[in-house]
Amino acid sequence: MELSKNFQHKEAEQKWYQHWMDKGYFYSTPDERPAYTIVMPPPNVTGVLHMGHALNNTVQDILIRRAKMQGFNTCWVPGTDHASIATEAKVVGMLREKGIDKNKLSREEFLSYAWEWKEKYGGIILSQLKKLGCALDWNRTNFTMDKEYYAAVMRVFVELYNKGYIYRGVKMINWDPKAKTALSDEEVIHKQTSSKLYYVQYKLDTDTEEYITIATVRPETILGDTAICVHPDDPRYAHLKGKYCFVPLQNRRIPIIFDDYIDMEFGTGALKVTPAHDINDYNLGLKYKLPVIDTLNEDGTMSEAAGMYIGEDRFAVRKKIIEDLKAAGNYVKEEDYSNQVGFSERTDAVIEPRLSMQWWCTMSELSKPALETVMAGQVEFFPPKFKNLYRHWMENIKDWCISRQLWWGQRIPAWYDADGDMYIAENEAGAYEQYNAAKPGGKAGDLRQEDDCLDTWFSSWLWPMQVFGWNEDPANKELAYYYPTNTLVTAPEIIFFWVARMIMAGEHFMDQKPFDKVYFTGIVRDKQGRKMSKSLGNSPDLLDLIDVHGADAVRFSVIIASPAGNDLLYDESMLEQGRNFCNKMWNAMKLVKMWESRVTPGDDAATAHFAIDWMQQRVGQVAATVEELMKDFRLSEALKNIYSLIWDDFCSWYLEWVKPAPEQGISAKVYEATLDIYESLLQLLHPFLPFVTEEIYHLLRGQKEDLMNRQLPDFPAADTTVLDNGKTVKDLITAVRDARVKNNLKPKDVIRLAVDTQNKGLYQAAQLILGRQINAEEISFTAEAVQGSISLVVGTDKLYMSSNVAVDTAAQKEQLQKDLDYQKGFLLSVQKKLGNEKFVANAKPEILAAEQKKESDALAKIKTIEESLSLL
RNA sequence: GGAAGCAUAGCUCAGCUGGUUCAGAGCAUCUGCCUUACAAGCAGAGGGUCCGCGGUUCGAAUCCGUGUGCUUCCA
Repeated sequence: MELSKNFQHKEAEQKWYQHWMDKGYFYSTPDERPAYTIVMPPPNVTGVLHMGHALNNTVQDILIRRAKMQGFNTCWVPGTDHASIATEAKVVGMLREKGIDKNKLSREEFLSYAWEWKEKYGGIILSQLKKLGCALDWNRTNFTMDKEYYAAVMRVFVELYNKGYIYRGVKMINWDPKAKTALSDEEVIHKQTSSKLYYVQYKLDTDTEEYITIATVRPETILGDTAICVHPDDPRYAHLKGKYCFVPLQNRRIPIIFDDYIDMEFGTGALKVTPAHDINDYNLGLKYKLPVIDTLNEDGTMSEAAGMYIGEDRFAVRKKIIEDLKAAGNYVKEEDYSNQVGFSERTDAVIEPRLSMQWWCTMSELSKPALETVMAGQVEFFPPKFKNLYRHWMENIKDWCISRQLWWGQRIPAWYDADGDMYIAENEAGAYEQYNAAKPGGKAGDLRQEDDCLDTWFSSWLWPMQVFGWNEDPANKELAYYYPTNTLVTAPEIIFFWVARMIMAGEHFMDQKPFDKVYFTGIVRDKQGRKMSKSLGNSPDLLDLIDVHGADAVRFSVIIASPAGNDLLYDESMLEQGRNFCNKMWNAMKLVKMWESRVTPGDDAATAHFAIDWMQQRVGQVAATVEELMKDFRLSEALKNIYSLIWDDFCSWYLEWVKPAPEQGISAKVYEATLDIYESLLQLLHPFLPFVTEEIYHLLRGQKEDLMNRQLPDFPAADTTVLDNGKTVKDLITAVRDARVKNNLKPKDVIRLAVDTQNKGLYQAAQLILGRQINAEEISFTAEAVQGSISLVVGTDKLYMSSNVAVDTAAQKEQLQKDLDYQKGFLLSVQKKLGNEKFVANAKPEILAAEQKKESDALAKIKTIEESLSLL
């Protein structure tokens, strides 16, 4: 078969993913093996694959594939989240394009459009994950609005309500006037904004023409003012105790109140109090029993209660009212002012603090066991620094606003009768049961269901339990087998939204944590350090990247750049490195395949054993390192180790060492050993780069079994002698090559090497290797200097290199002198250390021994170099 | 205003519990090679007061304090 010049990723990706699917490798059912389970953080059903997903899911895939090779029954559950606000916004947008106004639709009509949209476009991201190679159990795909899932959310709501955790209450909430819904604090992004600070004077209710001046950035809220507040210790306003003033333009009479909440330094030291539109003012209002005038409609226009500018947008009114205040003589001045303004994460609209009736969930009880679980280390965080963050949040937790003024989502299961009495039940029938019991004689149609939906996180916090059918049967076999899941891989930005709440739900409803470990990946940033996000549009198109460079290259690039828990600046050069790596392995495979027809029976190449022994040891050594690194989720380092094992040790050294001379045969023993080694390398790498490894694995020796399923062997403990010998030979080769370059010897110029060494055995064992790697026609032993040669010192061995090219003694002398100076300096520092009594007394024995060895090595080396020098 | 993190080669970053596997990787740079697997490659090389200052220690890139600069989170 003709092998292509390079690895052809497209065909391989297509072929192997389909093959793995056909073989059912991704599917899991409980059996006698231990389970290794991951539930995927469900992406937004409207989502498309971006860098963050690529990183997150590659990490999970690596964990899953590796666990599978270690004998676990692996189960990775995919799914999507209904993402109420984002999805509803998408559907509204789609309807608008069709010329349909959402407000003219009934709830049912709207929902049928939404479902239609979801079936058509939703979950594109899941198919994109297949392109990445993700070993997901597609039979278990979940959606947070599935029928069973919906029922689970209802049950949880009712249960928490009955326990008294859920209540209704008017509170100041973050209002998104564009989406017309409440947002949680976490969904509000505060940005530094340049605003204006307007100074406005209010006429006092006195006989004289006297004013009090306030400063505000939101002059349109003046219409909702119900007091002016000053500091009790402020001498400027002491005379105003018990006085009143008039709201400009409206001449509404409001009191002047005194509270030490006021910052005397800010503005004029006098604060206008608008309880309906500012949280602090709201609290003042409660304290002084001020009336509340809500001047805003839900779409951000002025309300009837404002009395003026009714129906006009708040920002238009801000400009207008300033003009009117000027005309009325209340305007004093304005200044530039920089402040934090909240924006909606979803719609980017300016958030208005607004009083509103919402549904709340009390967190104080739920959070206790969830905090304890993490603090006690039953749920482990990687990196551990997030533990502090978690504790801080959990100890200061506020109630959770769980209602959203949307249609897309789980509708709150509360029904009201004509008297306004409320019935909470998992479904309508249950509500009627309660209603009929309370008020006999009622009839169908009497009850009206709550319009609001539940926050999406109120469904996704059940994810790890509900994907295994918790609600249908909490004692079911699958839940028992897969739960608690092993590892959650997610982004630190949703530690509160999601991670904390899942732990709460797990502890509360199952009395069991949802996962053992949480690995927080870094945030993917662009070259300028900005977070990659859809709204910035600075994430490259993943499907394009995969198409052009290959899924393996993409996986390589995100992992290699992503040390445990640190952010990564994404750089496309990483992509090239990954692609080149695939080609390197492809070419190594081609080289080995070329030997196939030249295999001769038996085992004649004794020197090749030097290479084989060394390489086998290296594989075992790296396998052990990788195992350690994986335990701490140090994936980038694990990959780096494997990368350099394959590229440097295997391709650059090992293959050159066992490579038969042109036209020569290779013994069956060496050939088979090489294939075995290559296969174990592919296996180590497979979880990281599944496609290229599976492809090469099959081509190498026509394997029928699949690499994905191959079990990792136990590697024997490393033999340090073998490893040291290999390193010495590598050092020798490098030193001679360096000397060749420095002496202007072309690669083709043949040399003769004479060696003065105590370690002849090593040279004999590696003789053929050495000879070929440094292009020496002869390697001999000598006890004295060889005249007219280039001498160099490696370790304590003296090498004399002769060739037909004239030798530059001056350059050589310089080189040796440089070495000598370095060694002498080094010796001095070591001796200083050893001469220090405190060091000798305090240092650990192995450190001391190491220093002593350094000393003797350095002494021997200096002697050798001096001898060589004296001969020049 | 409160809290956390970061500062190491020209660039992007590794360096876990203090001691030649401690100054390292990739990219970039320089030199020489189209050597029959790979020029998307091979063989070599250069390059860093480990942000400043102080402390702990026999010993600090590593631990502590402090200053500076940057980033993020919370209010």
